[in-house]
Amino acid sequence: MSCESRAIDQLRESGVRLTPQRAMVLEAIYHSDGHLSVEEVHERVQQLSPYVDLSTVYRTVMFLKQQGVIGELRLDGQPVRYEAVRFGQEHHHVVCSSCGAMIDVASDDLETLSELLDTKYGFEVNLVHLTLVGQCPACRNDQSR
Amino acid sequence: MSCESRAIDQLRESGVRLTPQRAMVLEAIYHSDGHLSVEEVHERVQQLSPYVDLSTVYRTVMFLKQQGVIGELRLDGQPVRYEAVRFGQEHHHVVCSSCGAMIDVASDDLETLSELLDTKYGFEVNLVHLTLVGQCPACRNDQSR
DNA sequence: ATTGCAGATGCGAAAATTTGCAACTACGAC
DNA sequence: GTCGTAGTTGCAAATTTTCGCATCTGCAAT
Repeated sequence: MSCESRAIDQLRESGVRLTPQRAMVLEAIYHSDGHLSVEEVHERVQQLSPYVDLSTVYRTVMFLKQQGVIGELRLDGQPVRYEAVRFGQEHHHVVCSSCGAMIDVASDDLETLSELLDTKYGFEVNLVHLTLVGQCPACRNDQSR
Repeated sequence: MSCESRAIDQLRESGVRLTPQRAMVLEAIYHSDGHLSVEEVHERVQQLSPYVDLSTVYRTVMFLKQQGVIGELRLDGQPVRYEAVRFGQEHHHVVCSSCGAMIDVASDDLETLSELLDTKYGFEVNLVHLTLVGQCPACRNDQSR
């Protein structure tokens, strides 16, 4: 069983079409450890099937993101990147605006916020794969010198 | 005194250059009530000064966003939009993924999260103008029918 | 007021992303 | 299995966004 099989099940249950292209994009992203740009996803998918178009990759990552099985990482001055949203390892990112260091934040840490938005505004918020910007401990020290 | 004067002060204090182009982009965004796309900002700026280039507007909104005086609103299927971050009215957005309804969430509501990220990870996070996706009360009801 | 220069701008060109559309296909109904 | 169709895809073209670079300018120092 491949590591993206759970995501595939999730798509099946949502009643959306599971095309070979979608499966390949999913595979490329789930079998990568880091964050892939669209271009990198395209390269990897083309190794599996050479005629998959770049525009299909664009449409597919958008689709998979909306389905919640991949996450988008959008940092100023860098290409947009995508990563797997693995079951049980859902997380967010915090990036240091000074040095670029990035840490993962467990989804549970945003549970309080989620509850607040529910009780106060009635919104059921999908807190999936946020990217927050801030300053890491080291850069905070540097700055205060 | 114009409504963006406080933002201008903030830029001065940061020691960054205050060019006419930056002031005009700031003015266009602060004098608009809603959210403007880059194209719309460009149109308004050109009415003040016809030779301001579109690429300058792109660079300027990126800059002003990083300075924290304007906020970016990025919704799937819509052009990126920018709005003023007015002192004392800092807020975030929650958008309903079903009907598109959007509400503002006061910055204070994220105070707890901010403290958690500080104590747990040591990050001083800049919680400015986030956009969260979820479901509004009405659509939650519709769905459960 | 003048000077020096790091950083900003305008312009053209390149790169990234989206879109229109005819052909194709996953998948539910039979 | 076959059929029908709504939803996808590949391709080409349009559009949006970024970038390189020569020139220009805000502003701190004098």
